[in-house]
Amino acid sequence: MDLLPEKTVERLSQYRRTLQRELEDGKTHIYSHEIAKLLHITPVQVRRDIMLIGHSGTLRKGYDIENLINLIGEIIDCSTKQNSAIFGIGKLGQALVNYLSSSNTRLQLSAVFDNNPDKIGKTYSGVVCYSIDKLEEIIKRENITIAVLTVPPEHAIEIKNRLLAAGILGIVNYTPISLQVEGAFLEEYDLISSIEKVAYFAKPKNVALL
Amino acid sequence: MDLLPEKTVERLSQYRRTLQRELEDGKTHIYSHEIAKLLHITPVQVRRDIMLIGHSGTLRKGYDIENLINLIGEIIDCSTKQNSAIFGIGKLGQALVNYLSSSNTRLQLSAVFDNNPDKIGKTYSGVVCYSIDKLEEIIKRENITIAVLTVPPEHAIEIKNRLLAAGILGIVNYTPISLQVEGAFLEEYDLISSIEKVAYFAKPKNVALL
DNA sequence: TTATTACTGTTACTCCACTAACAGTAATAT
DNA sequence: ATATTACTGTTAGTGGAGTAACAGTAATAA
Repeated sequence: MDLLPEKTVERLSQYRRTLQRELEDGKTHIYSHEIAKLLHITPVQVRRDIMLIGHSGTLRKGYDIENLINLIGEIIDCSTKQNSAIFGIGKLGQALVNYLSSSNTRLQLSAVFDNNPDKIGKTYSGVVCYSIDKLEEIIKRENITIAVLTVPPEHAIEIKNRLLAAGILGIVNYTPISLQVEGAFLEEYDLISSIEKVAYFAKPKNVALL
Repeated sequence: MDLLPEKTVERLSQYRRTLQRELEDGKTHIYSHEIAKLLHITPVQVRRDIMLIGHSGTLRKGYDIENLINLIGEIIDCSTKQNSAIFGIGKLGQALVNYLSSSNTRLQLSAVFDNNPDKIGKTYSGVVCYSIDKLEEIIKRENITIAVLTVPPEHAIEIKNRLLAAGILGIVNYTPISLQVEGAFLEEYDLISSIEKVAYFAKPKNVALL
Protein backbone atom coordinates (compact mmCIF):
# COMPACT_ATOMS: atom_id res chain seq x y z
CA MET A 1 0.00 0.00 0.00
CA ASP A 2 1.21 3.44 -0.95
CA LEU A 3 1.57 6.19 1.58
CA LEU A 4 -1.79 7.87 2.12
CA PRO A 5 -2.23 11.66 1.97
CA GLU A 6 -1.83 13.31 5.38
CA LYS A 7 -5.33 14.72 5.42
CA THR A 8 -6.82 11.36 4.56
CA VAL A 9 -5.05 9.76 7.52
CA GLU A 10 -6.40 12.45 9.84
CA ARG A 11 -9.90 11.87 8.56
CA LEU A 12 -9.59 8.09 8.83
CA SER A 13 -8.81 8.60 12.49
CA GLN A 14 -11.98 10.65 12.81
CA TYR A 15 -14.04 8.16 10.80
CA ARG A 16 -13.00 5.39 13.13
CA ARG A 17 -14.09 7.22 16.25
CA THR A 18 -17.35 8.29 14.65
CA LEU A 19 -18.03 4.76 13.41
CA GLN A 20 -17.37 3.30 16.82
CA ARG A 21 -20.05 5.51 18.30
CA GLU A 22 -22.48 4.43 15.58
CA LEU A 23 -21.65 0.77 16.16
CA GLU A 24 -22.33 1.19 19.87
CA ASP A 25 -25.70 2.68 18.94
CA GLY A 26 -26.50 -0.59 17.20
CA LYS A 27 -26.00 0.42 13.59
CA THR A 28 -24.33 -2.10 11.31
CA HIS A 29 -24.15 -0.19 8.03
CA ILE A 30 -23.66 3.46 7.13
CA TYR A 31 -23.82 5.54 3.95
CA SER A 32 -21.09 7.91 2.87
CA HIS A 33 -23.46 10.84 3.18
CA GLU A 34 -24.21 9.91 6.79
CA ILE A 35 -20.52 9.91 7.74
CA ALA A 36 -20.14 13.15 5.81
CA LYS A 37 -22.95 14.81 7.72
CA LEU A 38 -21.52 13.81 11.08
CA LEU A 39 -18.13 15.32 10.23
CA HIS A 40 -19.39 18.21 8.11
CA ILE A 41 -17.52 17.22 4.99
CA THR A 42 -18.74 16.03 1.60
CA PRO A 43 -19.84 12.47 0.82
CA VAL A 44 -17.40 12.39 -2.10
CA GLN A 45 -14.50 12.97 0.21
CA VAL A 46 -15.62 10.13 2.43
CA ARG A 47 -15.95 7.74 -0.51
CA ARG A 48 -12.63 8.82 -1.90
CA ASP A 49 -10.84 8.23 1.39
CA ILE A 50 -12.45 4.82 1.71
CA MET A 51 -11.50 4.03 -1.85
CA LEU A 52 -7.89 4.92 -1.09
CA ILE A 53 -7.69 2.28 1.63
CA GLY A 54 -9.21 -0.29 -0.73
CA HIS A 55 -12.51 -0.87 1.03
CA SER A 56 -15.75 -1.40 -0.83
CA GLY A 57 -19.25 -0.68 0.30
CA THR A 58 -22.44 -2.37 -0.77
CA LEU A 59 -24.79 -0.61 -3.08
CA ARG A 60 -27.91 0.62 -1.30
CA LYS A 61 -26.62 -0.67 2.02
CA GLY A 62 -23.56 1.51 2.42
CA TYR A 63 -20.44 0.45 4.29
CA ASP A 64 -20.27 -2.34 6.85
CA ILE A 65 -19.26 -0.40 9.95
CA GLU A 66 -17.40 -3.18 11.73
CA ASN A 67 -15.40 -4.16 8.64
CA LEU A 68 -14.52 -0.55 7.99
CA ILE A 69 -13.35 0.05 11.55
CA ASN A 70 -11.15 -3.02 11.34
CA LEU A 71 -9.69 -2.03 8.00
CA ILE A 72 -8.92 1.50 9.18
CA GLY A 73 -7.20 -0.11 12.13
CA GLU A 74 -5.06 -2.30 9.88
CA ILE A 75 -4.07 0.74 7.86
CA ILE A 76 -3.35 3.38 10.47
CA ASP A 77 -2.28 1.22 13.40
CA CYS A 78 0.81 -0.88 13.22
CA SER A 79 0.56 -4.64 13.26
CA THR A 80 3.19 -4.32 15.98
CA LYS A 81 1.70 -1.97 18.53
CA GLN A 82 3.26 1.50 18.69
CA ASN A 83 4.16 3.02 22.01
CA SER A 84 4.08 6.71 22.76
CA ALA A 85 5.14 9.03 25.55
CA ILE A 86 4.44 12.58 26.62
CA PHE A 87 7.36 14.81 27.53
CA GLY A 88 6.43 17.54 29.98
CA ILE A 89 3.41 16.84 32.13
CA GLY A 90 2.17 20.38 32.74
CA LYS A 91 -1.43 21.34 32.11
CA LEU A 92 -1.24 20.59 28.40
CA GLY A 93 0.51 17.28 28.96
CA GLN A 94 -2.10 16.27 31.51
CA ALA A 95 -4.89 17.23 29.13
CA LEU A 96 -3.35 15.02 26.47
CA VAL A 97 -2.99 12.08 28.86
CA ASN A 98 -6.70 12.34 29.59
CA TYR A 99 -7.62 12.61 25.93
CA LEU A 100 -5.45 9.67 24.93
CA SER A 101 -6.69 7.39 27.66
CA SER A 102 -10.36 8.25 27.24
CA SER A 103 -10.40 8.04 23.45
CA ASN A 104 -10.19 4.49 22.22
CA THR A 105 -7.10 5.06 20.14
CA ARG A 106 -4.96 1.99 19.52
CA LEU A 107 -1.90 3.98 20.42
CA GLN A 108 -0.37 2.84 23.69
CA LEU A 109 0.70 5.64 26.02
CA SER A 110 3.59 3.97 27.82
CA ALA A 111 5.16 6.74 29.86
CA VAL A 112 5.15 10.41 30.72
CA PHE A 113 8.22 12.45 31.65
CA ASP A 114 8.91 15.56 33.67
CA ASN A 115 11.75 17.17 35.58
CA ASN A 116 9.64 18.20 38.57
CA PRO A 117 10.47 15.88 41.53
CA ASP A 118 6.91 16.27 42.84
CA LYS A 119 5.57 14.69 39.67
CA ILE A 120 8.10 11.91 39.19
CA GLY A 121 6.74 8.60 40.40
CA LYS A 122 3.12 9.76 40.28
CA THR A 123 0.76 8.22 37.78
CA TYR A 124 -1.44 10.11 35.34
CA SER A 125 -4.48 8.15 34.15
CA GLY A 126 -2.51 5.07 35.15
CA VAL A 127 0.67 6.04 33.32
CA VAL A 128 3.85 6.42 35.36
CA CYS A 129 5.80 9.69 35.29
CA TYR A 130 9.55 9.24 34.94
CA SER A 131 12.38 11.67 35.42
CA ILE A 132 13.42 13.25 32.18
CA ASP A 133 16.92 11.98 33.06
CA LYS A 134 15.70 8.48 32.25
CA LEU A 135 14.47 9.44 28.79
CA GLU A 136 16.92 7.22 26.90
CA GLU A 137 16.54 4.27 29.26
CA ILE A 138 12.73 4.20 29.23
CA ILE A 139 12.39 4.82 25.49
CA LYS A 140 14.54 1.78 24.90
CA ARG A 141 12.91 -0.41 27.53
CA GLU A 142 9.32 0.43 26.51
CA ASN A 143 10.13 0.58 22.81
CA ILE A 144 8.62 4.05 22.47
CA THR A 145 8.51 5.41 18.93
CA ILE A 146 6.14 8.39 19.22
CA ALA A 147 6.90 11.47 21.33
CA VAL A 148 4.49 14.26 22.24
CA LEU A 149 6.42 17.36 23.21
CA THR A 150 4.82 19.67 25.77
CA VAL A 151 7.92 20.85 27.63
CA PRO A 152 8.62 24.54 28.29
CA PRO A 153 9.98 26.19 25.13
CA GLU A 154 13.49 26.66 26.50
CA HIS A 155 13.95 22.88 26.75
CA ALA A 156 12.37 21.95 23.43
CA ILE A 157 15.53 21.74 21.34
CA GLU A 158 17.56 19.79 23.86
CA ILE A 159 14.80 17.23 24.41
CA LYS A 160 14.21 16.96 20.67
CA ASN A 161 17.88 16.13 20.14
CA ARG A 162 17.83 13.49 22.83
CA LEU A 163 14.64 11.99 21.38
CA LEU A 164 16.16 11.69 17.94
CA ALA A 165 19.36 10.21 19.33
CA ALA A 166 17.23 7.70 21.22
CA GLY A 167 15.64 6.60 17.95
CA ILE A 168 12.20 8.21 18.14
CA LEU A 169 10.34 8.03 14.79
CA GLY A 170 7.57 10.59 15.22
CA ILE A 171 7.30 13.84 17.17
CA VAL A 172 4.23 15.98 17.82
CA ASN A 173 5.54 19.37 18.87
CA TYR A 174 3.19 21.59 20.87
CA THR A 175 5.88 24.00 22.02
CA PRO A 176 5.98 27.39 20.26
CA ILE A 177 9.57 26.68 19.18
CA SER A 178 9.95 25.45 15.61
CA LEU A 179 12.07 22.29 15.44
CA GLN A 180 14.46 20.95 12.85
CA VAL A 181 14.13 17.19 12.56
CA GLU A 182 15.77 14.61 10.28
CA GLY A 183 14.98 10.93 10.16
CA ALA A 184 11.63 11.22 11.90
CA PHE A 185 8.17 12.51 11.09
CA LEU A 186 7.43 15.89 12.63
CA GLU A 187 4.07 17.55 13.25
CA GLU A 188 4.08 21.03 14.73
CA TYR A 189 1.08 22.81 16.12
CA ASP A 190 1.25 26.34 17.44
CA LEU A 191 -1.67 27.07 19.76
CA ILE A 192 -1.13 30.82 19.72
CA SER A 193 -0.93 31.30 15.97
CA SER A 194 -4.08 29.22 15.54
CA ILE A 195 -5.97 31.54 17.83
CA GLU A 196 -4.45 34.66 16.27
CA LYS A 197 -5.43 33.35 12.86
CA VAL A 198 -9.02 32.98 13.99
CA ALA A 199 -8.88 36.50 15.42
CA TYR A 200 -7.75 37.82 12.04
CA PHE A 201 -10.53 36.12 10.10
CA ALA A 202 -13.11 36.90 12.78
CA LYS A 203 -13.02 40.63 12.25
CA PRO A 204 -16.44 41.85 11.13
CA LYS A 205 -15.24 42.98 7.70
CA ASN A 206 -13.46 39.67 7.11
CA VAL A 207 -16.28 37.44 8.31
CA ALA A 208 -18.45 39.16 5.70
CA LEU A 209 -16.13 37.83 2.98
CA LEU A 210 -16.33 34.18 4.01
CA MET B 1 -6.20 45.13 1.81
CA ASP B 2 -7.35 41.76 0.50
CA LEU B 3 -7.86 38.81 2.75
CA LEU B 4 -4.52 37.08 3.35
CA PRO B 5 -4.07 33.31 2.90
CA GLU B 6 -4.69 31.38 6.12
CA LYS B 7 -1.19 29.95 6.23
CA THR B 8 0.33 33.37 5.77
CA VAL B 9 -1.61 34.71 8.75
CA GLU B 10 -0.38 31.82 10.90
CA ARG B 11 3.20 32.51 9.88
CA LEU B 12 2.84 36.26 10.48
CA SER B 13 1.84 35.42 14.03
CA GLN B 14 5.01 33.34 14.36
CA TYR B 15 7.17 35.99 12.71
CA ARG B 16 5.99 38.56 15.21
CA ARG B 17 6.87 36.45 18.21
CA THR B 18 10.23 35.53 16.71
CA LEU B 19 10.97 39.15 15.85
CA GLN B 20 10.09 40.29 19.32
CA ARG B 21 12.70 37.95 20.77
CA GLU B 22 15.27 39.26 18.31
CA LEU B 23 14.38 42.85 19.15
CA GLU B 24 14.85 42.10 22.86
CA ASP B 25 18.28 40.69 21.99
CA GLY B 26 19.16 44.13 20.61
CA LYS B 27 18.90 43.43 16.89
CA THR B 28 17.37 46.16 14.74
CA HIS B 29 17.40 44.53 11.29
CA ILE B 30 16.96 40.99 10.06
CA TYR B 31 17.33 39.18 6.70
CA SER B 32 14.66 36.93 5.26
CA HIS B 33 17.05 33.98 5.46
CA GLU B 34 17.55 34.59 9.18
CA ILE B 35 13.82 34.50 9.90
CA ALA B 36 13.56 31.44 7.67
CA LYS B 37 16.27 29.63 9.59
CA LEU B 38 14.63 30.33 12.94
CA LEU B 39 11.31 28.91 11.75
CA HIS B 40 12.70 26.20 9.46
CA ILE B 41 11.01 27.47 6.36
CA THR B 42 12.42 28.96 3.14
CA PRO B 43 13.57 32.58 2.74
CA VAL B 44 11.31 32.91 -0.31
CA GLN B 45 8.29 32.11 1.75
CA VAL B 46 9.25 34.76 4.29
CA ARG B 47 9.75 37.40 1.60
CA ARG B 48 6.52 36.44 -0.08
CA ASP B 49 4.54 36.75 3.14
CA ILE B 50 6.12 40.12 3.86
CA MET B 51 5.40 41.23 0.32
CA LEU B 52 1.74 40.28 0.79
CA ILE B 53 1.37 42.67 3.71
CA GLY B 54 3.02 45.42 1.69
CA HIS B 55 6.20 45.84 3.69
CA SER B 56 9.55 46.54 2.07
CA GLY B 57 12.99 45.72 3.36
CA THR B 58 16.20 47.49 2.65
CA LEU B 59 18.72 45.95 0.32
CA ARG B 60 21.74 44.58 2.16
CA LYS B 61 20.22 45.55 5.50
CA GLY B 62 17.15 43.35 5.54
CA TYR B 63 13.92 44.24 7.29
CA ASP B 64 13.58 46.79 10.08
CA ILE B 65 12.39 44.60 12.93
CA GLU B 66 10.43 47.20 14.83
CA ASN B 67 8.62 48.45 11.72
CA LEU B 68 7.80 44.93 10.70
CA ILE B 69 6.41 44.01 14.12
CA ASN B 70 4.22 47.09 14.04
CA LEU B 71 2.97 46.39 10.55
CA ILE B 72 2.14 42.77 11.37
CA GLY B 73 0.24 44.13 14.33
CA GLU B 74 -1.76 46.50 12.15
CA ILE B 75 -2.62 43.67 9.82
CA ILE B 76 -3.51 40.83 12.15
CA ASP B 77 -4.76 42.71 15.18
CA CYS B 78 -7.83 44.83 15.03
CA SER B 79 -7.59 48.57 15.43
CA THR B 80 -10.36 47.99 17.95
CA LYS B 81 -9.04 45.41 20.36
CA GLN B 82 -10.59 41.94 20.10
CA ASN B 83 -11.70 40.14 23.21
CA SER B 84 -11.65 36.40 23.62
CA ALA B 85 -12.88 33.84 26.12
CA ILE B 86 -12.22 30.20 26.91
CA PHE B 87 -15.20 27.90 27.42
CA GLY B 88 -14.40 24.95 29.67
CA ILE B 89 -11.52 25.45 32.06
CA GLY B 90 -10.32 21.85 32.41
CA LYS B 91 -6.68 20.94 31.91
CA LEU B 92 -6.64 22.04 28.29
CA GLY B 93 -8.44 25.28 29.04
CA GLN B 94 -5.99 26.05 31.83
CA ALA B 95 -3.05 25.29 29.55
CA LEU B 96 -4.44 27.75 27.02
CA VAL B 97 -4.95 30.46 29.65
CA ASN B 98 -1.29 30.12 30.57
CA TYR B 99 -0.15 30.19 26.95
CA LEU B 100 -2.26 33.22 26.11
CA SER B 101 -1.19 35.22 29.12
CA SER B 102 2.51 34.40 28.83
CA SER B 103 2.76 34.96 25.08
CA ASN B 104 2.61 38.61 24.19
CA THR B 105 -0.32 38.25 21.88
CA ARG B 106 -2.44 41.36 21.38
CA LEU B 107 -5.53 39.31 21.91
CA GLN B 108 -7.27 40.15 25.17
CA LEU B 109 -8.48 37.15 27.18
CA SER B 110 -11.46 38.67 28.93
CA ALA B 111 -13.15 35.72 30.60
CA VAL B 112 -13.21 32.00 31.13
CA PHE B 113 -16.31 29.89 31.68
CA ASP B 114 -17.11 26.60 33.38
CA ASN B 115 -20.06 24.83 34.95
CA ASN B 116 -18.14 23.54 37.96
CA PRO B 117 -19.15 25.58 41.06
CA ASP B 118 -15.67 25.05 42.54
CA LYS B 119 -14.15 26.92 39.62
CA ILE B 120 -16.67 29.72 39.23
CA GLY B 121 -15.38 32.92 40.82
CA LYS B 122 -11.76 31.75 40.82
CA THR B 123 -9.25 33.51 38.63
CA TYR B 124 -6.90 31.83 36.16
CA SER B 125 -3.81 33.89 35.36
CA GLY B 126 -5.82 36.87 36.50
CA VAL B 127 -8.89 36.08 34.40
CA VAL B 128 -12.19 35.55 36.20
CA CYS B 129 -14.11 32.30 35.71
CA TYR B 130 -17.84 32.79 35.18
CA SER B 131 -20.69 30.34 35.24
CA ILE B 132 -21.54 29.06 31.81
CA ASP B 133 -25.08 30.26 32.60
CA LYS B 134 -23.81 33.81 32.17
CA LEU B 135 -22.39 33.16 28.72
CA GLU B 136 -24.71 35.55 26.90
CA GLU B 137 -24.48 38.27 29.53
CA ILE B 138 -20.68 38.33 29.74
CA ILE B 139 -20.11 38.05 25.99
CA LYS B 140 -22.23 41.14 25.55
CA ARG B 141 -20.77 43.07 28.49
CA GLU B 142 -17.13 42.34 27.61
CA ASN B 143 -17.71 42.53 23.87
CA ILE B 144 -16.17 39.09 23.29
CA THR B 145 -15.84 38.06 19.65
CA ILE B 146 -13.48 35.06 19.83
CA ALA B 147 -14.35 31.80 21.59
CA VAL B 148 -12.00 28.93 22.39
CA LEU B 149 -13.97 25.76 22.96
CA THR B 150 -12.55 23.22 25.39
CA VAL B 151 -15.73 21.90 26.94
CA PRO B 152 -16.45 18.16 27.21
CA PRO B 153 -17.61 16.79 23.84
CA GLU B 154 -21.20 16.21 24.92
CA HIS B 155 -21.68 19.95 25.50
CA ALA B 156 -19.92 21.18 22.38
CA ILE B 157 -22.93 21.60 20.12
CA GLU B 158 -25.12 23.31 22.68
CA ILE B 159 -22.41 25.80 23.63
CA LYS B 160 -21.60 26.42 19.98
CA ASN B 161 -25.23 27.30 19.30
CA ARG B 162 -25.35 29.68 22.22
CA LEU B 163 -22.09 31.31 21.12
CA LEU B 164 -23.40 31.91 17.62
CA ALA B 165 -26.67 33.26 18.96
CA ALA B 166 -24.68 35.60 21.19
CA GLY B 167 -22.88 36.98 18.13
CA ILE B 168 -19.45 35.36 18.38
CA LEU B 169 -17.39 35.84 15.20
CA GLY B 170 -14.65 33.23 15.58
CA ILE B 171 -14.50 29.82 17.21
CA VAL B 172 -11.48 27.62 17.87
CA ASN B 173 -12.83 24.15 18.51
CA TYR B 174 -10.59 21.76 20.45
CA THR B 175 -13.34 19.26 21.20
CA PRO B 176 -13.32 16.06 19.14
CA ILE B 177 -16.84 16.87 17.88
CA SER B 178 -17.01 18.42 14.43
CA LEU B 179 -19.12 21.58 14.42
CA GLN B 180 -21.34 23.16 11.82
CA VAL B 181 -21.02 26.95 11.90
CA GLU B 182 -22.52 29.71 9.76
CA GLY B 183 -21.74 33.39 10.05
CA ALA B 184 -18.50 32.94 11.96
CA PHE B 185 -14.99 31.71 11.25
CA LEU B 186 -14.34 28.20 12.53
CA GLU B 187 -11.02 26.48 13.20
CA GLU B 188 -11.09 22.87 14.34
CA TYR B 189 -8.18 20.96 15.75
CA ASP B 190 -8.43 17.34 16.73
CA LEU B 191 -5.66 16.39 19.15
CA ILE B 192 -6.20 12.66 18.75
CA SER B 193 -6.17 12.53 14.97
CA SER B 194 -3.00 14.63 14.90
CA ILE B 195 -1.24 12.11 17.09
CA GLU B 196 -2.66 9.15 15.16
CA LYS B 197 -1.47 10.75 11.96
CA VAL B 198 2.04 11.01 13.33
CA ALA B 199 1.82 7.38 14.43
CA TYR B 200 0.90 6.36 10.88
CA PHE B 201 3.79 8.22 9.29
CA ALA B 202 6.20 7.20 12.04
CA LYS B 203 6.14 3.53 11.17
CA PRO B 204 9.65 2.43 10.17
CA LYS B 205 8.67 1.59 6.57
CA ASN B 206 6.91 4.95 6.17
CA VAL B 207 9.65 7.07 7.74
CA ALA B 208 11.97 5.58 5.13
CA LEU B 209 9.81 7.13 2.39
CA LEU B 210 9.92 10.67 3.75
C1' DT C 1 34.35 52.91 -13.44
C1' DT C 2 33.09 48.39 -13.98
C1' DA C 3 32.21 43.81 -12.08
C1' DT C 4 30.76 41.24 -8.39
C1' DT C 5 28.25 40.20 -4.46
C1' DA C 6 24.33 39.80 -1.56
C1' DC C 7 20.32 40.87 -0.83
C1' DT C 8 14.88 41.96 -1.93
C1' DG C 9 10.61 41.58 -4.86
C1' DT C 10 7.84 39.12 -8.25
C1' DT C 11 6.28 35.86 -11.54
C1' DA C 12 5.55 31.40 -13.19
C1' DC C 13 5.31 26.74 -12.13
C1' DT C 14 4.50 22.43 -9.39
C1' DC C 15 2.12 19.80 -6.14
C1' DC C 16 -1.42 18.49 -3.12
C1' DA C 17 -6.14 18.63 -1.56
C1' DC C 18 -10.73 19.07 -2.64
C1' DT C 19 -14.74 19.06 -5.71
C1' DA C 20 -17.60 18.39 -9.66
C1' DA C 21 -19.06 15.34 -12.83
C1' DC C 22 -20.21 11.14 -14.26
C1' DA C 23 -20.00 6.01 -14.96
C1' DG C 24 -21.64 1.72 -12.90
C1' DT C 25 -25.18 -1.06 -10.59
C1' DA C 26 -28.55 -3.27 -7.59
C1' DA C 27 -32.99 -2.60 -5.70
C1' DT C 28 -37.51 -0.77 -6.32
C1' DA C 29 -41.48 1.04 -8.85
C1' DT C 30 -44.33 0.97 -12.96
C1' DA D 1 -39.78 -6.16 -18.78
C1' DT D 2 -38.45 -1.37 -18.36
C1' DA D 3 -37.66 2.89 -15.98
C1' DT D 4 -36.39 5.08 -12.01
C1' DT D 5 -34.10 5.69 -7.88
C1' DA D 6 -30.32 5.75 -4.75
C1' DC D 7 -26.37 4.52 -3.88
C1' DT D 8 -20.85 3.54 -4.74
C1' DG D 9 -16.42 4.13 -7.37
C1' DT D 10 -13.40 6.85 -10.35
C1' DT D 11 -11.60 10.37 -13.20
C1' DA D 12 -10.84 14.91 -14.54
C1' DG D 13 -10.70 19.68 -13.25
C1' DT D 14 -9.96 23.59 -9.94
C1' DG D 15 -7.88 26.28 -6.30
C1' DG D 16 -4.55 27.16 -2.83
C1' DA D 17 0.01 26.68 -0.88
C1' DG D 18 4.77 26.28 -1.65
C1' DT D 19 8.91 26.56 -4.58
C1' DA D 20 12.06 27.61 -8.26
C1' DA D 21 13.75 30.90 -11.06
C1' DC D 22 14.93 35.25 -12.07
C1' DA D 23 14.70 40.41 -12.38
C1' DG D 24 16.13 44.52 -9.80
C1' DT D 25 19.46 47.11 -7.03
C1' DA D 26 22.59 49.05 -3.59
C1' DA D 27 26.94 48.21 -1.53
C1' DT D 28 31.49 46.50 -2.09
C1' DA D 29 35.64 45.00 -4.60
C1' DA D 30 38.75 45.23 -8.38
